[in-house]
Amino acid sequence: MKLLPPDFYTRADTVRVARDLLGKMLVTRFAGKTTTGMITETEAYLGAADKACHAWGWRRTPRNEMMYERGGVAYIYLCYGIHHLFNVVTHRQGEPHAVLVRAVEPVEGLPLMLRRRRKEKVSLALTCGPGALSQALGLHTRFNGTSLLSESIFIHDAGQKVPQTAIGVTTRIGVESAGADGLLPLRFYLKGSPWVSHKPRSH
DNA sequence: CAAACGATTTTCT
DNA sequence: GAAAATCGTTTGG
Repeated sequence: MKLLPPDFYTRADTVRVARDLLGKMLVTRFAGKTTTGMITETEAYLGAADKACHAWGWRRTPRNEMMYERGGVAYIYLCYGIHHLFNVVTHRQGEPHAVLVRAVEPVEGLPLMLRRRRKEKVSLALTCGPGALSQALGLHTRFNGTSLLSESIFIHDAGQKVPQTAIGVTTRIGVESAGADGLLPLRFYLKGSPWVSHKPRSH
C-alpha cells in the first residue's frame, strides 16, 4: 500500500493537490474498524487571497487554526450545527490552504458506513456530499488536526489512474456569498462517476 | 453577553 | 422546489 507522503500535502499548488486527490483512497480506522472511500470530488480553498476560504484576509480564529498548520493534517469543522466537513490541509505552515473532500465512492466497510448513516441500503446518498461522507467514515470534529499519516486517518494510492482529461471542473458549491471568488473553477470531480454530490450540467 | 450565521442534508409539499 | 433541523463560532454592542 502506497501511503501518500508528507510532500504530497505540503506542495504550494493546492489546485494540484485537489486534482491529485481524486481516485485516492481515504481510510479511517477507529477501534480497529476500517472504512474506506475512493475520493471522487474535491474543492480547493486558496488561503488568505480566497474570499470563500475561512482564512480569507488572514483571518485566524480557534476554528480555522488548523488551516495554518503544515500540509498533511485534517481540518474538520461543524457546519450548520449538524455536519462535520473534512478538509485536507495543504501548503507550508503559515499558509492556510485546504482541500474540501465533497464525495467518495464506498470501497470498504460498507455495513459500518450504513450504520453510521442510519441507512438500510447503499445509495448515492451514502457518501455523496461533504457532510454525508464524513458521517459515513466517522470523520468527527474531535479528529480536527489529526495527521493524515496516522493510524486512524490516512490516504493511500491504490493505483487508480486519473488522467487530467478525466477530471471535470466547475465552480465551488455553496460559496455564492464570496462574490467573484465564488465563481472560480475550483471544484474537481471524476468525470462519469455517479459518486459526486452535484451532477454536472447537462445540455 | 446576545444574535446572526453557515464550504449541508433531509423531509415535506 | 421550499423549508426545517441544529449548534459552535464569530461578530457586534
